[in-house]
Amino acid sequence: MRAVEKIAASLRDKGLKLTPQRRLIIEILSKDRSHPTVEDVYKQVVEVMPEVSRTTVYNTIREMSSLGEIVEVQDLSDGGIRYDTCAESHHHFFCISCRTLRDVELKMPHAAEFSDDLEGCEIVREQMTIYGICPSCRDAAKKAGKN
Amino acid sequence: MRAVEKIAASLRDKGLKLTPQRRLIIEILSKDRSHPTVEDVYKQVVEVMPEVSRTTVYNTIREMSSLGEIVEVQDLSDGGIRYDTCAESHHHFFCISCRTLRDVELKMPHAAEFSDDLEGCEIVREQMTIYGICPSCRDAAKKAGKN
DNA sequence: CACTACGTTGTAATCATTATAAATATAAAC
DNA sequence: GTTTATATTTATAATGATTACAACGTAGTG
Repeated sequence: MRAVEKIAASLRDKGLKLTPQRRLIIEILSKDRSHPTVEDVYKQVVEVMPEVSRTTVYNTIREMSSLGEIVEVQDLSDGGIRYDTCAESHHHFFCISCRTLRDVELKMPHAAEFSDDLEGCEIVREQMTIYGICPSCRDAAKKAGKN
Repeated sequence: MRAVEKIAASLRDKGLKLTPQRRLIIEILSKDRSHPTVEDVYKQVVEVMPEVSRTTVYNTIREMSSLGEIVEVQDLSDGGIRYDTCAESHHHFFCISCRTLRDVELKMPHAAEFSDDLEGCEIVREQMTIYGICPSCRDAAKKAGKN
């Protein structure tokens, strides 16, 4: 539960309080590697604390997002913004067929090395999203194509 | 107006019709490099053809998107999904302070060269989004920080 | 001129998100 | 351990983006 402590400390730094609701939301977010929407998180929250409101989940996630503790990931326009704890920087592969998003580890040099357009910019984060067809969808398409 | 012709051809291939409304929407989208939302496009459309409905703009953009002629770009959670004609592949810089998105040219090797996680995937597109603070916001912050 | 298929329009419905205001819980000071 | 000031939660209502739907329009075919 390292991540939770880190985020809790960050909250305190800003004079914000660590309530049971927030603690739970943070725990869920840092365990869930599936890039959940707010609604996904809410569903998990109410399993443990049924009386928590959606608003609290929205507020908490928004606050942590503005604190930089979690990040929004590419919206796939399937119901809501998705979030990701950014503990370790990583990138994403999105299958345009089954519409799933999965993590990809890329040992890649920094973008600034490949561009003059970033002169004078302070770079905080780099996020690559690779779009394509995952192996299982590809196999399915191949099979279907044999008709 | 090369892009318009290309998209028009793509429509015909699928048995879809090139109506005046669609032509206009395509023209506007391929000229506008500001990653407009549907609403942005709609506003430009009605300046030329005031009777066009939002629904048509939504439908057309959705169709072109599923045709792969335009792509959604990273949602900044400021009102709506943003679109981009993908004529030339390019990447984005997003200023987390002024919340603007601008194009960046990156002469970068393909992601697949840096990862084993993409084994068996058919890659269609790679989209890098760089988050940070643009030069003008940075200067503004520096000035403000002198107090 | 009908027939057919696709497009468009306007309206209503849906879904995600944010605003508001009253009630409550928290951390720190006493 | 109260008290106090402030932050937080809650429920509800409002907003904004997007989609569903049904009626009307258009173009091409026989």
